[in-house]
Amino acid sequence: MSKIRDCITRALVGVLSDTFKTTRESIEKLFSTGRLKLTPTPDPKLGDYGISLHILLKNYDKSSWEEIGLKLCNAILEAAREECGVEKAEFINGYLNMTVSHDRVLLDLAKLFLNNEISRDLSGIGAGRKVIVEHTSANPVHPLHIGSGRNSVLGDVLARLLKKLGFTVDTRFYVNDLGRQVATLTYGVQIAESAGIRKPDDAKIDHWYGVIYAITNTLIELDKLRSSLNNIGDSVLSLLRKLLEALREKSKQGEFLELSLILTEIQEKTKFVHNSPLLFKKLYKACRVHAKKLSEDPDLAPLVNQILDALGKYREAWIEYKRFHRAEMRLSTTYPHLYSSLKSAIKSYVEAEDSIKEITKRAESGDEEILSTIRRVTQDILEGFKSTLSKLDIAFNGFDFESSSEILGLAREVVNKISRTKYARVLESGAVEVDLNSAAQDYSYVRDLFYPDQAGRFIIMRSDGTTLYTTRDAAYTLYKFRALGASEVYNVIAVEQEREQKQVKATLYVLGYDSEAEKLHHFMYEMVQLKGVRMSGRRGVYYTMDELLLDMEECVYRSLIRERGAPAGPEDVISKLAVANTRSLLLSVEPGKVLSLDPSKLCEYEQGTIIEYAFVRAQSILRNAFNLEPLEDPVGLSSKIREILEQINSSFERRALSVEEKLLVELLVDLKTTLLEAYRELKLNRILEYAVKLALQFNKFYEKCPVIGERNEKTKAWRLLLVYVTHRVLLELLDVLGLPKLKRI
RNA sequence: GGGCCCGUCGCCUAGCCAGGACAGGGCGCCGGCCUUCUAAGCCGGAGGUCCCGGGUUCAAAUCCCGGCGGGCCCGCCA
Repeated sequence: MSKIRDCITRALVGVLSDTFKTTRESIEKLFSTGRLKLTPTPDPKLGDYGISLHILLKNYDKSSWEEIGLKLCNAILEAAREECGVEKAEFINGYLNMTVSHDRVLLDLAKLFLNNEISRDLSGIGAGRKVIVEHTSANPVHPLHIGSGRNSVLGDVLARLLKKLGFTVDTRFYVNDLGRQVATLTYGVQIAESAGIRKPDDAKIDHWYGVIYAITNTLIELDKLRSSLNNIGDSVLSLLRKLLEALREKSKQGEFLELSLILTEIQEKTKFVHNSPLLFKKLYKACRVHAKKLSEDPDLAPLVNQILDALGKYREAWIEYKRFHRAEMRLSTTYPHLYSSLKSAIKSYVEAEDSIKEITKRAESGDEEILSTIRRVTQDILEGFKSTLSKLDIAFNGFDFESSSEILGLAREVVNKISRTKYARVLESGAVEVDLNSAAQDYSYVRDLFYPDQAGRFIIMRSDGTTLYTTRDAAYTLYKFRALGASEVYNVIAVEQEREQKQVKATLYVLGYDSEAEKLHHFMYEMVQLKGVRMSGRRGVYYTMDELLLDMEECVYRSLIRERGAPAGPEDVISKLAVANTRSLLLSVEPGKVLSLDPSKLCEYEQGTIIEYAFVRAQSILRNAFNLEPLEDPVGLSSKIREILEQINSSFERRALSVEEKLLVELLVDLKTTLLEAYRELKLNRILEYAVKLALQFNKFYEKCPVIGERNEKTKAWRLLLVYVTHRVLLELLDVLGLPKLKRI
């Protein structure tokens, strides 16, 4: 690609400036601004590359276009035939189309792979610089679900890509063991354990803790919601009384007769056995119906608005309550013992939250007893994470704990340092707030970071002296640069945390760590949406990666039976294809866009299989041709290819490639740009798309162009070369995408 | 209330930043092709107001403005 395209572009600059009698500089400018661009043609019949010249031609009369075109064709052939391999040029409707000799391109590519120049070239970009990729970092309170899975796969592929580009990559998992979520789980675990509840032997550990967390949280939330429904209800009733009085006083009952009747009825009914949500619904309707007329009265209007406002809140809380209630039903039925012991221990949300706060506080102050419980639970869950991720071939260089003395020490340092700046102030409660708005006035970096939004303020230390996630995150970032020696850091974190990540950067910048702030990259990705399911870790509603992998295996198994009649083939093929499809699924959409998945159509995600299948096919051709195992004997393979190259070189014969062969060569050449673009724009889905495209094109080639059975020895040699390069490119892609390298299916 | 992102065949998605030739793929659907490198494949077909309306331009899915619809963020949560 780029080599040929660059070459032709360079030639075009000269040709165009001569023909249109302008300076080279002005043509170059048109190219650099993208006004002129050499692109692949939409149809191979038109040639390989084309360029729209309308921008230059619009000053000329249409009748002279043909003449100009002819001149251009001759000129470009002369300028680029030898140099760039342009063998044909045509002028059509203002487009200059060129056909390139692909045989030379293919020869070049084969040589590059044989001498490993491709890898050397790619690895020059990182040149050994150390980068940290932090990913997954899921709260250790429930198993990894499909959302965390997207994070894991994106992070893993980014790490693999960076490695391929020559960076020294350190992958880290940040363990949020000091947050409220872990404290809540710990609280639940303490209750369950003191009640003698044990994990069922066959339950996977992270899933078990996920249940404890969900039940604990659900019980607390339900009590909290009950109390807030009560409070809102009370205030609604007192507002209702006031409204009735007001109506009576103003003797406007006549005017609002119907409303008064309904209001009175509602008020009376509250004295009997009644259904609050239903009554309030009625009240809401009545107020809405008369809202317009009521709003005309300056005394009644504010009252009605308050009622409507309160009822809106009531409704919201009620919906939330129903959600948690449904979760409670499900959880209590499935885990009756665990549920009842937690239920009897969690008497009020106030008490529970106090206990949870206490756990956080003790943990942060280094209380060994509570820390050992937290560490035990966290470690267990992390083991669960590791076993899930290892199935997907994802591993970490290290785990960093929030509760570690290094990070807590740095967190204190951050608080102390920022407190000495003029951007921090101590609130009445004792909490410390950072005012980034005023920092934005002094630093354009901070202003630009949040632009066009306000930078805002945030709390960096609670009134009880404990730190917040953002504080510890800033500390962790310093840890990454200082202790881990990173020169660049990528945080693979969901978009929801965009603001928090900016706050971290701004904080570091204000503290004088400007280069660290600039070298901290937030690799944002959007959520995974399951069709028809509202996922919530807090309610224990999620599609876990463990389940997804199992479902995917079933899909693969079924299609094996469908296509072959029997699940033949090597043993681990099913699980490996499931892994390939799962990774592809999570990678298939641009990271910044929502990935919506219909679980009932899971089996339709087969991009992984498509790639694997092409890879296996390429191998089988090479295996049959050279009588060796391509993956096990790369040296033997190279020497065979070298023989073919010598054979081709000695005959000096040019070869016209078929359409299938040409299109395949075109794609093969794109490896480097694809990887670079994916890296530059952090659009990792491009790599997958490229791999799928390549696999599909290889299938077409495979169908049309026999290799082993080809009688003509020269044709066979060229095709073997093409298969070899395809095999090598696919190998690189599987590496970066983290897909298994299957030998046979 | 303020800010950000997204809207492309029945479904999913690429292209948009750097505007160009009939808007690419995949899934699903319909019709063909297995004695030849394993057909999880290949060939052909149907299917589109590129959310809507203006503007800029020789040229708009792409750029600008205004709507509509969906998601996310604005916690002493993480």
